[in-house]
Amino acid sequence: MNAPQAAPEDELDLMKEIISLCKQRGFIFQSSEIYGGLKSCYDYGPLGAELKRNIMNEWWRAMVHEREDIVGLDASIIMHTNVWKASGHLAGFADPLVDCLISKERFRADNAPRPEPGADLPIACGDKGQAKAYHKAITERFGIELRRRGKVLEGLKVIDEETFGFFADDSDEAAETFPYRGYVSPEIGCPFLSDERQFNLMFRTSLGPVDPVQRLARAIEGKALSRDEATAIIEEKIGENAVYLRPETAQAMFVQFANIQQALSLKVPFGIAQMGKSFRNEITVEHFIFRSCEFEQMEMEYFVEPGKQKEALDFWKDERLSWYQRYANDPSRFRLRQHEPEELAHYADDCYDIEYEYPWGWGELEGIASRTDYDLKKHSEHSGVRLTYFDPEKENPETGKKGVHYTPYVVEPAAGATRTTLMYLLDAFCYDSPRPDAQGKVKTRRVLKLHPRLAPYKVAVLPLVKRDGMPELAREIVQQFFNSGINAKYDEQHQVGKRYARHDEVGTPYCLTVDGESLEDGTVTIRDRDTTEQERIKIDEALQVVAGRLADS
RNA sequence: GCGGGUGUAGCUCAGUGGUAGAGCAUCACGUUGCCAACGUGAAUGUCGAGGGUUCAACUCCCUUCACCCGCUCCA
Repeated sequence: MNAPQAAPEDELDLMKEIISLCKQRGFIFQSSEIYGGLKSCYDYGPLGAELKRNIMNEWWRAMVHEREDIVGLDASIIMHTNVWKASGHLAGFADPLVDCLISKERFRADNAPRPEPGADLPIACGDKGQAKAYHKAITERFGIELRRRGKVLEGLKVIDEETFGFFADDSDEAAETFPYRGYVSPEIGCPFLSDERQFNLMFRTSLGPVDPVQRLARAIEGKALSRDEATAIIEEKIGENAVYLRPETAQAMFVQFANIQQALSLKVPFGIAQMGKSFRNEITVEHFIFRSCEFEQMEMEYFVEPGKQKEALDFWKDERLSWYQRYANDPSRFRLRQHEPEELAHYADDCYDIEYEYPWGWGELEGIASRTDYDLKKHSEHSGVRLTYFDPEKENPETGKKGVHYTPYVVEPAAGATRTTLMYLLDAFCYDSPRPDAQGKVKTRRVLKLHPRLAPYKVAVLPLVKRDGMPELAREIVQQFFNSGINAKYDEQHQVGKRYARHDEVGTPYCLTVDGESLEDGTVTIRDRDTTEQERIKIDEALQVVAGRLADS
């Protein structure tokens, strides 16, 4: 008897398995692979396109079709640049980032500790070995010998706002001075830092047929410019027709709030939902499709009367959590996490994350934020257009009469469709318990236990052998499924056992097999992916049986 | 961006300074006909890319691209 194929030892192997399966079976390929690939970009192959689409369709069904109070939107990815000025993305997403020259740590300058003039600047290393290495690095690079006391390096002190210095023992005179940036690296408290670099997380491009580089070249031609002067001119010229790819889908729903509310005569509370691509120049991309620069979102803005946001937030956090669990095999890998007050974005008064326990730990799937009236007010200010709701029933506190204008508060469940796709792949992937096959060998079955509604193919129709009229009958059956809008797959390659195995691996929940008996009495077998059990049903009823099981699942 | 690892057939991986290997997958023929079957035969490679050292580089050196694992980003 052969030893069973080893199942993944740990969770990190699971990611490798998933990535490998995705490529092998046509779920997800690296973008531009034949050219060496492109960082963080991925293409969804035939199966992946189906899976992602099914997930997004289920979201749309739950959020838009099945609710009277929510409507859909499909907005342009490129929007007026003022949208991003109003939303704060142009300023807020341009974080000044700095690298510590000694520890190589990268951090945001605006969050770093700021020792005042007169303060000592001890460099606190992780351990003695590190202290030794950093000590050496500083000596080599800056020509000063700091005092090493355990894992702390001493001798530096802030002199004034713009200078720090090295002070030898018992000396009030600085032996050496350096320009001070006003802050130190958070991890070790080091003042030796790289230049601040602006990381604009938005993708900038230009709208219009004239290449901005030409105008730019003309503007700086023949001029001797300092770096700051050149930057200012370039910013101005590029800015003239600069546009941005949206970093989130949400803003269009605020910007079109009034149009949609009026066109559909919507009464608060109501929601606007949108799915689509968003783009962010992430500092680091990681974990396959988990964090990528181009990604897909499913967002909904729910507008409520001021004061009722808490109630709405409570509703949506539970509703959204249960939506994820509905399609998952292991509901225990999800959790809700409320943000700490200091963690909240400036526009939010409360926020929950729905997190999933990925192989590398808990990570976010969706954020459900109570965004107050921040966005509508900001867009109203910047555009000069009133973005309020008139409630004819509510009493105006000033006049005492019925009818009042107010700016609604917003609760926003914002989900990552790309991440959700990865999450359901992880949730579905498993090795079935080993069992002996017909030859007595022990085989471990690799199965994607995808929820039937998410599975790329709902049913595979297989002729047992490629003759005696079985292929023809099988094709007729497939056609019936197509006519009913159920994605079926005809498959006649290889021996039937191999076809079962391949369909298990891509998550096809049911296989219908046409055999000799089918031709005699009009029956086929239906095989269940998870149990591998088969039962015989009438061909005439096959469509109903499958449709019924899909509806019940 | 920094550190660590990886890159060889469609896939999973061996490999050595001297003519590129295995298993699986693929194709053909035969036997078979319900869970990755067996036999026989065939095809398959810019050894991630670009330079350098060498009589000779998949192997050693440099550069670069991509992926994976850690630091920061919150869909």
